[in-house]
Amino acid sequence: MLKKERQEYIIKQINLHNKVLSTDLSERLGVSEDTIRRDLKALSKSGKILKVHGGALSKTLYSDTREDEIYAYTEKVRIANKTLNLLQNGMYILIGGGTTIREFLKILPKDLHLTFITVSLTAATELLNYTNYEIIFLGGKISRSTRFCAGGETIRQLADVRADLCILGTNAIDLDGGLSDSDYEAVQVKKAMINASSKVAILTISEKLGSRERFRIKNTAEIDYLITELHPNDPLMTEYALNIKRII
Amino acid sequence: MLKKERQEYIIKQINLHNKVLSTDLSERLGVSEDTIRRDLKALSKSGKILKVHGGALSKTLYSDTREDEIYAYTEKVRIANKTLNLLQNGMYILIGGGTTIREFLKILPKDLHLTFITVSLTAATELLNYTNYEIIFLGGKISRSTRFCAGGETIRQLADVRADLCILGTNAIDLDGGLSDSDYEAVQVKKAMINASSKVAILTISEKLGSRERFRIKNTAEIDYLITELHPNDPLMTEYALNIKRII
DNA sequence: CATAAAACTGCATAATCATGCATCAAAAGT
DNA sequence: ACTTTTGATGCATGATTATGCAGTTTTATG
Repeated sequence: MLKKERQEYIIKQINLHNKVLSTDLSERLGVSEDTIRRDLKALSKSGKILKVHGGALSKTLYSDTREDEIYAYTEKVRIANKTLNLLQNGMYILIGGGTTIREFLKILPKDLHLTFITVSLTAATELLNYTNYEIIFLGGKISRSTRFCAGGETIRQLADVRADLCILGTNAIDLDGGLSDSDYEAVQVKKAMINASSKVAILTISEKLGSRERFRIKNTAEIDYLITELHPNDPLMTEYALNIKRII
Repeated sequence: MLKKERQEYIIKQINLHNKVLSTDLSERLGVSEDTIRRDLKALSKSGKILKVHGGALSKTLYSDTREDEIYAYTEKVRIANKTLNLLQNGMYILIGGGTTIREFLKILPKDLHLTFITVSLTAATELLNYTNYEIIFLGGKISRSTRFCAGGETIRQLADVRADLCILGTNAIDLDGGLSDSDYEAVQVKKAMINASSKVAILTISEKLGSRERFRIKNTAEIDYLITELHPNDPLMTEYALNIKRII
C-alpha cells in the first residue's frame, strides 16, 4: 500500500469515526506504528487532522485549542508571514476565507491602518479582534459549507468595489487549468473579487500546485503574486515563474 | 479513550448540565479521579471551565458573574422559549443581535424551515449551526462594538426586504419614549428593520421597561409583540397593555 | 474542632513518541 | 546495464507523556 493511499485511508477513518488510534491503524494497515506516526505527523502539519497523544482526532470536531496548533500549521504560518510584506498602510484589501487565509488573519500587524472587504464570515469574525482595521462585509445568501456570502447580490456589490489587493487561498492551481475550484458559487465570487482588485495574491501550500478542479476562476497570467511555503527558486516553483508575475 | 476526547466530553457535560462531579466522571469514563482532576485542572487553566472543590462548573454561568447576572440568564432563556411560539414554517425573519437574541438562537427548532435575514455577525454565526435555515446576510461597514453591519448601504438593502417578522432585543423601552437606543447607527438599522417587517417582536427583560435612551427607534404602538420573562398579567406589564398589541 | 471527602505530592509504570541508523526499492543518471 | 540518489520503512534506544497509587495536606461541613 502506498503512502498516499494510507493517508487517504486515515482521513476517511477520521471522517467516519472522528478519531483514530495509532496502534489500531498500525495493525489494520500492516505497517509499523512509526510509519503511522509519521503519517499522522504529516497530515497534522498540513492541517488536515488534529494529532494527539495516542492517535488523532477530527479537526472539525475538536478544533479550538491554540497552543498545540501553532506547531501543526507550520507551512501555512510560513505563507502567512510572507504575505505580510504585501501590506501597505491605507490599503483596501479584498480578502477571502479558507484556512490559509485564517492563519494570515491571525498575525496581522497592529500598527497599520487597513480596510478589509470580505464576504467570509470567518474572516470578518477574525478581523474583529483588531482595532486598527475597518471591516466592510458584503452580504448575500450565506453558503453553509464555506461560511461565506455568495449569489447575485454579492457579485453585484463586488462590481462596485475597487480594491488595491485581493488575497485569496485556493484549492487548485495549474499552468493550463489556471486557478480553479470545485464549488460553482465560490468560483463566481472569486472571479468578481479578482476583477475588483488592482493586484491579486494567491496563497497556497505547494501540494496544491499542478492540480485542477472543475471550474476555472482565472488564468495564472492574471495572478500578480503566488505565495507558497517554498522558496521562490525551488525547482517546483520555477516552472510557474514564466506565467505568474511574481513568486514569493 | 484519548485524553482530548475525555476533556471534550467533560466540556459537553458542563454545557449540558452546567456542572460535573469528579466522582461521577471518574466512574462514567472509567479512569481514576486523579486523572479527572488533572483534566479539570487543565481545562480550568485554559479558561474553559470553572474548577471548584468536588468538580467543575460552567464558566459562562457561574464564573465571576454576580448573582443578578445568573438570574438574568435564566430570564433570557425564559424569554427565548416564549418567543418560539411566534415561529411558523416558511417564515422570513429579520433578526437582530444582542444577548437575549443569542439565547433565542440557541434553542431554535430543527424541524422548521425558516429564512433568517440579519446584519449581525454573531447571529449569523450562531445560525450556521442549524442546517434547516437559509441565512441572508446584509452587508455594510461592520461596527466593532456591536458586531453588526450598519451604514447607508445596509439601510438601502433593508429597504428592499419584506419580512414576516422582525425580532429585536432592546436596551430601553418606555411608553413615552418608545423603543430607544444610545447608539445612533444601531438606531438607524433597527428602524429600517422594523419598517421592513409585517410584524415586530421586541424581546427584553423586565428591568429595561420604563427606561429610555438618547435616540428613539419607534413608538410602542408599532410593536406587535412584547416578550418579557414576566407573565402578561403581571402588574408591571399591564400598564403597557393598552399600547402594545400583544404582550407575551 | 472533628471528620470525611477531595486535592495535592511524589513516585512507579506502561504506553507513546522522537531520533538516528540500517535496509530496501524505486527513480534517476551515466 | 550499472551506479547513484532518493524516499519510505522498520528497528533500537532514550525521552516524554499519561495514568494510577500511596501518603499527606487541604477543604467543606456539621
